Amino acid sequence: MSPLDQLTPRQANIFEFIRDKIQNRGYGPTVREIGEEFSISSPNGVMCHLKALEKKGLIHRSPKRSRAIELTQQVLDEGRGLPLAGQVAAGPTTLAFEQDQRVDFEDLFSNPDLFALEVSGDSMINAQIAHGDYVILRKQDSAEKGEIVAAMTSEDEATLKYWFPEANGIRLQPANDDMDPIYVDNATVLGVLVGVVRRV
Amino acid sequence: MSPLDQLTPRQANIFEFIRDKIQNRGYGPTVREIGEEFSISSPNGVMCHLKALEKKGLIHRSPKRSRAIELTQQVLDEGRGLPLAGQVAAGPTTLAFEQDQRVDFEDLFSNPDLFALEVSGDSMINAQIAHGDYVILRKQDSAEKGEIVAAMTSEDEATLKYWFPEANGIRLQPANDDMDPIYVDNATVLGVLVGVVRRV
DNA sequence: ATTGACTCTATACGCGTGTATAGTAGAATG
DNA sequence: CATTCTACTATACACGCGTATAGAGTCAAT
Repeated sequence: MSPLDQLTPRQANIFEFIRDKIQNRGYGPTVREIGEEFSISSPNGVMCHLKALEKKGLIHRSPKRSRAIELTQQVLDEGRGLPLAGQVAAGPTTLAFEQDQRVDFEDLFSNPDLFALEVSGDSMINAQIAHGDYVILRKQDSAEKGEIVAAMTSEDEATLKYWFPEANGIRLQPANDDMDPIYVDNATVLGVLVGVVRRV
Repeated sequence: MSPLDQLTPRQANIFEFIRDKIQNRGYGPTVREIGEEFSISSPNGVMCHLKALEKKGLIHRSPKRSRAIELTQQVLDEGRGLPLAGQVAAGPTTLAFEQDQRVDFEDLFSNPDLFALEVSGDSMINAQIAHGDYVILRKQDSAEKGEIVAAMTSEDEATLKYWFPEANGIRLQPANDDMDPIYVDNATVLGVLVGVVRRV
């Protein structure tokens, strides 16, 4: 259940005002600013609402400090991600619609040792990585056999391939039946694939 | 050039303190809080720094208001997205590394009429959409011929296919040579594909 | 019928807080 | 050598702002 549901309409309006100020202006309102917005002439009228919002777990306040309204984690998490409507068939035809669940891709983008590369060409097409896609990689200098990596060959060229260390060097294996593997004496791993993003 | 570069070390420390309070605590510090953190006993000592930060375009202040420090858009945009290291070959082998550019996927996720579906099966495999991928769709009830859509058939089943309206109904075309198109009298579009996200 | 909740007015206290003024000292710049 | 930044101390003013107390009216639930 959304924590907004337990609010009265008045409280919901006031809460949205506070959220707007914090998120869009950058700092919260004072007790009297809220009062002015909603034509509440007494600071105590507002105090009651703030106490209600805090009791219901939407905000947290630090006593005696001006503008010290924090949105609780519960609220902060609310709008994150995308509504996950369910699964869709890519088998013959199946499955239904759910509701209220969310997927959050923040972890794909928030980690500081991740980076992105734009894919050029279609040597990884059988791994469902197409020209123009962005691949998200974790920075690291080694990889397990068979992982998809961005690797730098000795000629200062970067490439995205399956990583296969072999006796006499490295085999960089494309995922494309029309292409042959590349054998190099030496190559350094730039990063390991953790995600793919495509904008169509 | 990052706006941080023009700061003195002292200013950079103070700026990071302010940014931390705003982003992690939820509300900014007062002049005296900053002074206490950095052992500056006079409010005016802090005022100088704030004026410098404002002059250099990192913060904006509203006069006479407590804790009214806003981070400028310039600063807010800084950490967004992922560092874009360049392109990688998926042709034979090519291309190099750049630096300092960023890709931001926020627009793929921030629009309120977007939703996600988890893909089940591999009927869209030739469109590089695999089992387990998440597809991002824009909510709409019609589509152009040939677009990839999530569609609901009359049997309350959802499916992801190419959308081909024909004389006698709708052809839902998979992207898989082993599968045949589905012909239905009627189907409603749930949304049109705008992106694909894969976590590996 | 009464107890809460919700919502509000009115007023006052007093510390919190931004701001202003005056002055000092070192480092960098020209 | 004069000047401009940076980086402060010290002190004071005055309003901003959270908080407290004393009410009151409405409405749903017990």
